[in-house]
Amino acid sequence: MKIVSWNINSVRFRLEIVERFLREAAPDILCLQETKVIDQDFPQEAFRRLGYKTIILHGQKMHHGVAILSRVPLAEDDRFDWQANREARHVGVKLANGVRLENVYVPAGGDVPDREVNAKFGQKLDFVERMTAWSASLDCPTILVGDFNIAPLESDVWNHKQLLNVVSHTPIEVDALNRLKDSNSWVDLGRHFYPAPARLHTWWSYRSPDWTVNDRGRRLDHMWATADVAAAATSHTVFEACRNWLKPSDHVPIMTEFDL
Amino acid sequence: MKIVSWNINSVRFRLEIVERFLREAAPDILCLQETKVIDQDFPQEAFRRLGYKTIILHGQKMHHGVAILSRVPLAEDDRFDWQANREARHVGVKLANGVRLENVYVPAGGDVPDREVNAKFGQKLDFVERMTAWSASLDCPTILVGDFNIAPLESDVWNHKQLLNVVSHTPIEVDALNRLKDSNSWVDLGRHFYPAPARLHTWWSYRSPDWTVNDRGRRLDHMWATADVAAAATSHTVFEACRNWLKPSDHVPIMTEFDL
DNA sequence: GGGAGCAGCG
DNA sequence: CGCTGCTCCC
Repeated sequence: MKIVSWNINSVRFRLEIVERFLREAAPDILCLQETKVIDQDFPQEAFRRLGYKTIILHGQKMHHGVAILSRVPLAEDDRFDWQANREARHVGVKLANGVRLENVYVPAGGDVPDREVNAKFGQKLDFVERMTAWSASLDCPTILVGDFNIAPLESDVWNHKQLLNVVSHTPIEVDALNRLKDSNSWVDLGRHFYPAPARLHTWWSYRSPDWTVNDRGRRLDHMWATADVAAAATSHTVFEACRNWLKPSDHVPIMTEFDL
Repeated sequence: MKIVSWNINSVRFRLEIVERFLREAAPDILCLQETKVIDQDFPQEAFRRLGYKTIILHGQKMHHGVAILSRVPLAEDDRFDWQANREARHVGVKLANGVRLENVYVPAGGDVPDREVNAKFGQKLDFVERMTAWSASLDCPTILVGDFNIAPLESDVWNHKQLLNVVSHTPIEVDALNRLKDSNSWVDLGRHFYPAPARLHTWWSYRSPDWTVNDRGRRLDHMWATADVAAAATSHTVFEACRNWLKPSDHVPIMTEFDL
């Protein structure tokens, strides 16, 4: 069972590279974030043609939006709105084997890492805190994936010291993410297979065109699993090459294979 | 000597099809309208690579904009602003043999064919009137090309009766264009080679996707020459096929070959 | 229908 | 940098 998470930064604008990725990596399930499309305009046909006939959507106009596409059966889909602000940032399903798969797009948090002067930073911290309460209450083997917009470890960013005050790597965000992680038996699958201090990045800003030269990446995308499910994980792949495809997302897909 | 006129509807967005056209039709001179780019952003390099090393520009931000690209020498370029409103609608040059080439983009004229309720319609009529005064004063063998935004003859439109009150084919516009034509020894080269009532169209609206089925075209683009130059014209071609190319302009290129 | 610029967001 | 959706224009 191969499960992928990818912040696609508009699924309509990026349709060709998603199709290419599905043909090449052939995951069973694809979790997307930042689809940026309302459900009725989601390009379902393209995915159906490639065998992904189960399509679970939680989209909205313009921003955010998540989706789960699958070629295996899914059930019990739900959509949480932890902040009750109608932002489409979560969609979850249950796999046939009873494992739940939760797909989340954590708020980016704005530019200034201070909740007094930047409401978006506060919203991000609140979001993770509410996720933490939810996580603590889970009673089911679970895989949690998505764009968490936080790079917790020193080796998750291209330069730890230079990013200590940059949103995504500030101690306050890292602490919040660690509390989320400690709220259940979560295993960070990326670091399970590539322990720190190995370099592990999933995002490179559009703003440095020579991203491959400077390699100023961050690990913003994550796949976690409760210990029971994590024990079945057999490999993890970060598809860095996708950052160089035509019209790329600034995020690359990450995939975990499970012996489920 | 092969001279082409083409309303390209953004030369930057349409660069690939212009390059393809130049490779296939290989004109000596290409007159463009609606380049939609300021001179400093004009994609000169692409044209230089194809041998069009003489590039005469009259562009502006956002709208309008004309250009003459040539692989033969040009001189004495000028830019008229008949309405003194800073709209970039004309650029002219002199060929080595002394013939002048004038490239014009006549205002479209808005939707309502009434100068009292639609100032743009008045602007269009005024523009043609001022061109007429200019035309009457010419003392040089001249080729006049461009998007005139008027289809004068019944066979210049897909349905004469249905367009009698549609801007581009109203009697008041046709009268104005006929006065322009009569102000000098102009020969309408399109009709010289394909006399009415032959169907002759150069524009098909984007709004009817099945343009090729309904064929609701109009002849808005023209090449005229004073009688002395017209006598040297040997053929005229309307490149209808370009309307089916990828990311097409709504206008197609027209070409006259001269034995000059 | 489909260009261009712009604001908003990341 | 670059995506969406808006307005303007043809």
